[in-house]
Amino acid sequence: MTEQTSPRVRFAPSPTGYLHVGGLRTALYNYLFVRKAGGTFVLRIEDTDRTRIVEGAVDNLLKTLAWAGLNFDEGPGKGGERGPYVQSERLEIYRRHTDILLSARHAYPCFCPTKRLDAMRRQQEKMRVPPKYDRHCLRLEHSEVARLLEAGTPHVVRMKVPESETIRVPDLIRGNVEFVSDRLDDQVIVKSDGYPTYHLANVVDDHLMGITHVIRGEEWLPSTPKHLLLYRCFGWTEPRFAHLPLLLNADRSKLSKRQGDVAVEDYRAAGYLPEALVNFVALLGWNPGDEREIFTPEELIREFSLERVGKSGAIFNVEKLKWINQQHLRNLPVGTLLGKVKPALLADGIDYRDDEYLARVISTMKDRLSSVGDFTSFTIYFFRDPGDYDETALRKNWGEHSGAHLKALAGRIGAMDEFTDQALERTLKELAAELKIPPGKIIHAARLALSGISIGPGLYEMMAVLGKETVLRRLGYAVERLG
RNA sequence: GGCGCUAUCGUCUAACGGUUAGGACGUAGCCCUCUCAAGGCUAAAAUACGGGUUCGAUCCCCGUUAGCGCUACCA
Repeated sequence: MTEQTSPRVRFAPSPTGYLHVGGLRTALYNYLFVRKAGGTFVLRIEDTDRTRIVEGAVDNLLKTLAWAGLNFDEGPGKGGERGPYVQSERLEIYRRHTDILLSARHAYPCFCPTKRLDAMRRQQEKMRVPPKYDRHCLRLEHSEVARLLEAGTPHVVRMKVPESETIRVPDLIRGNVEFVSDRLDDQVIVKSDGYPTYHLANVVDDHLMGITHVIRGEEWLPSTPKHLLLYRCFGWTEPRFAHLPLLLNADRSKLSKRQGDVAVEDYRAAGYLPEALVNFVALLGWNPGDEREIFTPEELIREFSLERVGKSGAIFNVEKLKWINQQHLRNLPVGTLLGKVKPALLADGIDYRDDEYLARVISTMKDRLSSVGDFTSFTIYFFRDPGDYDETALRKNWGEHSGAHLKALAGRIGAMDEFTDQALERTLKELAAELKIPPGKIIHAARLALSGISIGPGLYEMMAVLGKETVLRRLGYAVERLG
């Protein structure tokens, strides 16, 4: 076996309207593998099912991949030597290759109407035998075939699967997997509308595009022997295969819509960082062999290897994603975070005053933030006076004398020159000592008055960020409202 | 039904025949403390089952069970 010096891989999604997180992981593993090896990453659009074309899907796919940072080297909009990279633009190529198979008798036209096939399948299911095409049209006389073709009879093309052969699929992740050819159906490779099915288009394109490693989801493993057969029919050397374990719903079924968000776009909209989503998804089926869990994209490229990809499916666990996102978030410089948070605030209709103020809010809240999407609700009191006070907090932290305490506090604060958290702490503690009460009494009431809720950063820090004017206004408002 | 894949804490996983089966998320408790979705510590929590092979099996083999995938003129 000759080792490829420069591998070429591809990600070949169908344009269904959005990028599935399972697709993201497949794309990611291809990307990591080939970037580490210094090879070429090809993007190919598999749009041979005309009934499922979704407008704008390719654009959206491109955008989403770019957001995730998975840049490809050849593909739609990018060009390359082996294009076109959209299957619907390669019909002539498939036609040529179908003719090759047809004349070598590795494939044959099939004129069976759907009605007949359905009836046959129902019958086979009733008889409890594996549903398989009965080769009715393979037994047609040549003259009859010619006549039907001549008459323009609608037909498909099927591949002729050899009998009693054991087909070994060497898989980089699963080892050798063996299939008996008798179990394989005479797969349709060209539909009656003239478009190829996945099996034909995929094999032809992978070969023509010089793909060396096919890294794809496990759902393709059962059809790989058919693909191998096609490579053989054409006399082509086959690529290496790596079938990735599936991403699962919480109930362990294949990850699907209906059970939560599966579109990468959803996570993007929810405010997750692309590098966090990528980090998380990388860990679903792969690990570095030690206990590190937080990786930048560059580190992932350095560490990744197919050898450390597992075999069993993994449930997509949003809780862990949140944690990973938080880790990435806190590693971000304030300036970078500012750029991400600003549009979110604006979209929520928040006037964030100015960048300098926002930067101060970010630095005090950074370590507690789990996603950019949560930023507004999490920091709202930095931008708006609290409307209502949290009821539980009110009951717990607002006492008979709280109003008087805050009034006194406001008096002291009003007299302060230097408005820093240290000075604020001193002021508040002095007041508490004079009133002969624990500082906590004032602190809790003040927190409630200033933020309306009972969670947040340290009170002194919070006051310093809010500024004297705001603090006094809110204290006064609380005294007035709550007595 | 047939074919295939898979099987370690609830979840993601480590342990490439010898470990008190490790880590992380989540959960619970404690600590810090003015609160918390922050930080620190601790705890509960797993080798699906049955046979082999071996001095010794999470690990290798066989079977069972379970889950999933495929079984389209979808990919």
